[in-house]
Amino acid sequence: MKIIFMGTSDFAAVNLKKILDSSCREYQVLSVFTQPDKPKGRGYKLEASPVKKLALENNLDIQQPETLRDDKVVEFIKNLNPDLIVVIAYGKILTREILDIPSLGCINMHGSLLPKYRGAAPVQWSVINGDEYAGVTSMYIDEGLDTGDIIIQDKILIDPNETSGELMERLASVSAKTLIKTLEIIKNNTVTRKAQDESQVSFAPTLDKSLSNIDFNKPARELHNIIRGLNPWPVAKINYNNKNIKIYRSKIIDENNLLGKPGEIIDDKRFIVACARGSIEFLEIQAEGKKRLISKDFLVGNKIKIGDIIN
RNA sequence: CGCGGAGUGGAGCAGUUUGGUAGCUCGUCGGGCUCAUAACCCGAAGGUCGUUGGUUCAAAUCCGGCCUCCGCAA
Repeated sequence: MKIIFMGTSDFAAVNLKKILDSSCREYQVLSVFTQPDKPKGRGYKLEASPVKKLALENNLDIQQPETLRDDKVVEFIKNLNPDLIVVIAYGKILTREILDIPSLGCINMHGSLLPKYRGAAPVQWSVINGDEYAGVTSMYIDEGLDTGDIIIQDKILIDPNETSGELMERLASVSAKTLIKTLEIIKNNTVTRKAQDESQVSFAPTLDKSLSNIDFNKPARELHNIIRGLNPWPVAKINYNNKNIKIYRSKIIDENNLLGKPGEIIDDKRFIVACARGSIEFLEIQAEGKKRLISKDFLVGNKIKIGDIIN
């Protein structure tokens, strides 16, 4: 089976690696499409996507078009004569014209149990919302946003203290297995497809930094979920003594009682803050220009005062 | 050349403006107190102050190069 792989993120790279490692030699990756290198980080250095790095290591053909709405790109894909296009966290929309090229269609791996959490950040939102379960879905791509017919879904339990990054990592390997299963049944022509139940649809839009500021007028449980959901990006933060402090990890100390005004520091040996309901301890934090520290170390050299109100 | 912060005993920080051989909190080790403790008391070890040149009688502290780490912005 001749495959074109389109993807960008680490999540996508894990899936591509699984195809390459697959003992089944029938999966031949003709070409890998990934986002163009973009200036990133301090100094704006160009950085290749995880998928590109993996493709380079494996001497695969790499394509990085700015847009897919380009006759040359369409021609290029047609000439490869693929059986299947696999799209995972690629970041570009496939046009009808491209969707029609591969004989076996175009499939996508999505990090949620569709139709729940259509969109770019399904994993993060399942953590932020404190869901019990997460999952992956393999589906046929149609012209809508994550609206295609479902092929396979696999479900896992979310740990109550797990971060988005950790869950993402676990789901990536689940996804890789599901992807292989999906390829198998496509190859064997035993696919069943199920339309999504439109009455159950929900959306998981891209996260942005406006979500970062912690609002202590929320219960401890909710804040805890936001903190782990925003890790590793954009990361929850507070402002204390005019400095931004990122909060990477937290622990719920009390879930129900009112222990102070929302945002009030109620312990200075451990970094514990009162919420609208309950209180929360910050376990792993990072001040501007400083390293990421467990709060115990942070408190040795940076004093906090009981009674101070954060934000 | 996107903007900015930081590198000081194992950890986190102060000291750098006003140069004169290093300090705080914690950890570690030894001892003591206690039914007991993330408690308390006594004592000890541990640093060529990122690196490299320079200025000076003298530099963690002033000046230049380099390395590393981080925040913002993308």
